[in-house]
Amino acid sequence: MGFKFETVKANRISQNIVEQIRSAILEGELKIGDQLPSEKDFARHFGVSKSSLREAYRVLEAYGLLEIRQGMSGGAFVKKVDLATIKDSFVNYLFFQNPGIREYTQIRTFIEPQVVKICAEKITDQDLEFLEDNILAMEHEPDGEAFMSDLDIAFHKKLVEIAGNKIISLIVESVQTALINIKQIVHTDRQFLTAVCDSHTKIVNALRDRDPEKASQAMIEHINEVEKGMLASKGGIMIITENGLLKKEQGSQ
Amino acid sequence: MGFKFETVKANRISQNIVEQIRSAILEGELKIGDQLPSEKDFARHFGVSKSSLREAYRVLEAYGLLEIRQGMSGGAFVKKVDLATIKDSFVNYLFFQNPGIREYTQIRTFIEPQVVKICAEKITDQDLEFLEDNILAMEHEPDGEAFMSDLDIAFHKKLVEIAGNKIISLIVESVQTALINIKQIVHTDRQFLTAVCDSHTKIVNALRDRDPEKASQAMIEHINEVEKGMLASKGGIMIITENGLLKKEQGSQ
DNA sequence: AATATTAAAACATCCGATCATTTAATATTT
DNA sequence: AAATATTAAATGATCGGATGTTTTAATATT
Repeated sequence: MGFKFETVKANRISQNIVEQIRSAILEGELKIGDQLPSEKDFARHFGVSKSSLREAYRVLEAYGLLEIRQGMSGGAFVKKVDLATIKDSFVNYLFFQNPGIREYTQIRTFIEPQVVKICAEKITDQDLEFLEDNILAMEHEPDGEAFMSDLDIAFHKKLVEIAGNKIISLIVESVQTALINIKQIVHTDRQFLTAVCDSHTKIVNALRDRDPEKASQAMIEHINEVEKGMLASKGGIMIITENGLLKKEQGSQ
Repeated sequence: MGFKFETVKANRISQNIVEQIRSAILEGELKIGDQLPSEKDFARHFGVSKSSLREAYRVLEAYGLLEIRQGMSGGAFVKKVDLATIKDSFVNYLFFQNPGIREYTQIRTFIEPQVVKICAEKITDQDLEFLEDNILAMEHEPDGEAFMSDLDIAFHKKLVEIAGNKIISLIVESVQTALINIKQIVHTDRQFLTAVCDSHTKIVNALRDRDPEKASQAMIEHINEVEKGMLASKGGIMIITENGLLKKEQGSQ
């Protein structure tokens, strides 16, 4: 009989409670802001010890589904899972998968050129202003010290926001976060920064013209350019070391 | 002074420990399979109570970073975060974002057509055989009872695996899982199933010819077709209700 | 009315006891 | 000697209660 039985893990009390509460949330019984009973009351309700219930609350908090507050009108409250939670999850997962820079670039080239195509049709003058300001800020970044990444992230984040697809926003931001957190590569040399500003400008120009194809092309070139910069140590790449310091790695030239 | 201070949440002991251990893993100090000290020992080492350390272990387990086993040679072991963990995270997050079907389709049309382009260049005869078997199995699915989704998921999963980008695999599978778990739409009518088999066949044929453009086109048509099927209740869509039963929702015609 | 104090609710932490599970070591049987 | 059964030890799981800390509501004071 070609049957496979999976090992049944002993039901842990806390896990059982976690699943019950998570289901209640995902099925709409519990709404954002709803308060769950206090540890003492809920433990009694489930007929378990306080510690077991506490562990369940901790796990649900780790999932981002609960917020737990101390104090008089404190307690456990249902919370909208925030982006940071899933970003962390992304980082945790991809850390072990350890994809190459090439894989990060590839997913970006799959998504972002198409994102700007949509942007070209939906973008408002206000959005354009935001993007222009972003580029200006990047151009005036002081050398070395500052990290381009914050402004760069903001630029791409704005674009996916304009495109208006919540799933795509999630993905683009998560991929970017994982890239930075895991590969820990941050460019700081002026030459590279200028190149980024230039390609950002090209993208914005295409968007101002409401030209989807031109915007898409500019984005493709931009991503490939950035990849090249990331792969080549030549020119100087700053790597964040374990103890938080910066190390300049010289290319083999 | 245009400064914004974020509220500092009181450092919880368990959270502090969680961060320390997570950092140790993400910085490579702890490797997969490494065993952490027993609750008793580690609690003493940190100078905290056993319960605080237990809560930290629970959270890390929730992150998918630890596996905790009971028994004589049990304990806490560093584990590779598995796909299920991040899929759950995806579901939790997207449940609250609640994107429309359209958004799910859009991200698929951004990624999967390009995935099959790559497949067309890398696919092996063995892969083709797998995909053909998958289609055959789907064609022979009994009516009603069976869910197309398992085989459908397997089909698309195989494709992204062939493409060989771990990030894209993660994304495609997570999006699919979220779609099924949150929108809870599963097609069971024979007509729809046949249509899916047909478009899958078209894709495989294009892949057998190693024709990227044809494969991409077939995939685009397939995704749009599926979307149409999902949006139109006409023809019968099965919806899993809260209590696990199936409800047939008739379209407004 | 503003401020300071007090009280209460709820989580945070700690402790230690007991139960359950798993595996290693040992004893027994064949 | 090998297979099997028993026992023991390590470790997590659960429990319950004691105490500390934080936050807010209620009260008292100025």
